[in-house]
Amino acid sequence: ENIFDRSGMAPKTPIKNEPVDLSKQKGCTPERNPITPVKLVDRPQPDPWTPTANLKMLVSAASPDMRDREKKKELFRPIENSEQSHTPDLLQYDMVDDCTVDEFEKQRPSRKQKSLGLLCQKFLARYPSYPLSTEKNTISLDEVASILGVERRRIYDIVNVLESLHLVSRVAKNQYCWHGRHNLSQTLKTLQEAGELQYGELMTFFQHKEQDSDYKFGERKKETIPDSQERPLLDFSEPDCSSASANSRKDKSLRIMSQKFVMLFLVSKTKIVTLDIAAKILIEETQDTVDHSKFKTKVRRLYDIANVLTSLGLIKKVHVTEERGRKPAFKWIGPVEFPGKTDELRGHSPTSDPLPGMQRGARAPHKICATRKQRFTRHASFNSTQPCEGTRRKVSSEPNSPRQERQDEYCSKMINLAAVCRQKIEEDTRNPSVTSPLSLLQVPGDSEFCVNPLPQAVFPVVQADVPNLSLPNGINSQALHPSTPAASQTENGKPTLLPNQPFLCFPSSSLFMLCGSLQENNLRETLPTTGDMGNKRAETQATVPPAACQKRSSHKCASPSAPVDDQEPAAKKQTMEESDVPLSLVVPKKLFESPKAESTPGSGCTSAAHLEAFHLDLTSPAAPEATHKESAKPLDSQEQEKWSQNKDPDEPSPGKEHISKENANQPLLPQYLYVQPTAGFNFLFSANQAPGAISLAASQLPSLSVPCVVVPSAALASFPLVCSPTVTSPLSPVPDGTFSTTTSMNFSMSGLASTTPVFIGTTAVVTPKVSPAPSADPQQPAHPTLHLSPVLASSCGAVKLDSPVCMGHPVTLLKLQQPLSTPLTPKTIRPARHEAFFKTPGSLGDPVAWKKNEGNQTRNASSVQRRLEISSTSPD
DNA sequence: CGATCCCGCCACATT
DNA sequence: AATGTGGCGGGATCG
Repeated sequence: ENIFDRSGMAPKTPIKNEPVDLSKQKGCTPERNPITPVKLVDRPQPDPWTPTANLKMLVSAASPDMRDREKKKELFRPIENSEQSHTPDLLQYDMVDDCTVDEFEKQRPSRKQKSLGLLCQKFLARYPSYPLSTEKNTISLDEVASILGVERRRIYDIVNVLESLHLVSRVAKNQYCWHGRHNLSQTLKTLQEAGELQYGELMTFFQHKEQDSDYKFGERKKETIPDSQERPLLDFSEPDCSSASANSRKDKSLRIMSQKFVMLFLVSKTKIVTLDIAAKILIEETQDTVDHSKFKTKVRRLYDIANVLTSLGLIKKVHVTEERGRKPAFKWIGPVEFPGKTDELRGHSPTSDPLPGMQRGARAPHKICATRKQRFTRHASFNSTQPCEGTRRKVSSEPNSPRQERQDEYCSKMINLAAVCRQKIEEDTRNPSVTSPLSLLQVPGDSEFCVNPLPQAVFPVVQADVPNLSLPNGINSQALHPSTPAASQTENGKPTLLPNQPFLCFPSSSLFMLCGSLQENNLRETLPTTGDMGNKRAETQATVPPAACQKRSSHKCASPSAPVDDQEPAAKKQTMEESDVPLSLVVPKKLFESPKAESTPGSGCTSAAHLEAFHLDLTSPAAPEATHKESAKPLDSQEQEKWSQNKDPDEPSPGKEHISKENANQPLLPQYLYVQPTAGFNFLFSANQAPGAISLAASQLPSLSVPCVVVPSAALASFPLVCSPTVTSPLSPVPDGTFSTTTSMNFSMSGLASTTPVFIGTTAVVTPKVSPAPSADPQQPAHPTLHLSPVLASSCGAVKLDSPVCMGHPVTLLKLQQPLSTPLTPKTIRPARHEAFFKTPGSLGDPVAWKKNEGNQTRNASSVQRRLEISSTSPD
């Protein structure tokens, strides 16, 4: 056994440490004996696993006892000690067990022995880094906890972090599925991309700051920055964590935090992140305000996360000496480059699929596991904003020294900037009814991060009032990207797409959108076509009914590994990897921040579908063109068309796939939707639109989640909706004015009437009443699939979440009750938001969550959603 | 004394 | 109501 173990274990040193530590720790204690440290070996061990496992087993075995004792504590201790010393007395019950007594000694030990890091090592030692796909590694929390001899609570700490990296996924209650590191690089890549968007500037800033002590940089920023005025908003703004926390539960904040923390490293040039900076950045609220306690708590959590990451060999503790002094920091020692890792994903994934849906939330593990598709996730955290705590607290900042303060200020400002983007949105939202609009996208594989959901707000609906953007565009754009690499692109005038990045940021707050093509590595698997999909296709697309398309996509999703897909993948991989950016979304940063997404196979698909739908709907002939222009990488029209073909769900023909491949090859074209607030509501559309696109989308989509559009009831009346099929270039973004260029669609939803908000599914357009989009697709109508996504209106009650729609459902519209009409109280506001929005299936969850936020939380909904998602996979 | 961070209470979610 | 999750922060321990 030993031999066996060693080989396996070797990698991790942990074990080794244990013994050592023990001895050390003991210092205090009894000197007596050297306890043999390791007696572990002796007994037990039933554990087949690794050698270490054995040790662990031992430990664990002991530990339980230990625990009890501890509880009794002192009483025992003495005993223990004595025992340790040598007597195996019977006295101790436990003792009897074995020599382990000695182990007890260990116990005493210092905390180190009990450290989360060590525990994590033990935990990790139990599972292979690269499990075979076939083997199913389920993890029972209770079991592990008892084995490792710790309370379950600790296991949650570990698992939550691991989950954030997709090393495990929650399958069911008390059950997690071990995926190993197969997708780690992909996950990291995704995080890096997401991080670039979210924190690129910040990190740059900080880094500079560090290096250049001068504040100039900071000042500069300041100038640019809007300043904290927004603070109020800020509170709300909190993206993920904070908001979440504030609002409702923070669910999963640890997970989110973990991802963000990792993003920081990946974005950092030096790969070194100090705890304080990380804490500041992670506190969404603007820093300024950060109160000490909050900061402290954040740091504590970071230690927890850092311990796990350290155990994973991704980071190591270091110290950074700055002007002020030495500060604790962590250095990333994990992989830095993520070449087209996507391949990996595929590779391993085929069968296993490990990561499929990570979502914890998803309760339907099975499917997930099986399918893997996941790519989307949503995250619970979507929180949107919520005032709550934040507001109250506000802040008292307390810097230590004047200097620090300054720096802090800068930092905070920087942060604020980042926040600003988000906030912008919020601002808009601010008006009560609106919320931030976020959109998310997901990226393939890991999409969790990527996506971001926006909170329910996904589509912000807006109230008429809001229209204006609160933020100045210029600011945003500048501020955000300034130094970042990514930024460079932007500067060019092009959209901000980064080559690698999937997302785009738009400056203006109010809009958003997203887009389209996603391709992604991950996607490829699933969707061959994905990538870029033709946007144009609107005309053509009609051919396939969305539903069908969707289904198809779903299928793929389900079996990513499917042979068919395979073909494409290869091709895609090649091309895609590099260039692509699969998705482009535009999101307010904030949105991104909350990266959580869960991936459920279904959801992914659905979302994609939705997107497509949007495209379709929106798309107007013109749009496509626009998109092309805008997007740096236009898709080939041909391809697009092809896509349209693909749409056919029915036809699985390889040919299509091929096509898709081709598409894949092409860079992505980002498609965006832009919505303008002005109208009173915002719409999001994907640029692509053609129906055909849809099909594509479906496949691709998976990665994307598209939301639906929501229209404010009031707005509806007039409805001038604008859709800009055209893509807005990120940078160019959308100017408000731009729409004009874009094609605008007008919907008339008379029926809907003002109060009722309408949701439109991606698919087609939507409203029944609505006049379909302009010329765009005649066909569509036919196929039209509007799906309404389920909407959730909380208050409204229109609930239709249920409908899984995505998959094949035709469109459904929902009307919401008028939530809007209701006055807004703060509380009410939220609801309103919800009401206002639609979400795509994927999004749905979020929304729900949001609702919860308010007060009640209804996770239920979320769970429901999740379920739905899952189910959706198989569309019906 | 500051850095770490264990421990477990307790709120909220889910069953 | 029971049980699962997990935020959170007091306060112990480390260095």
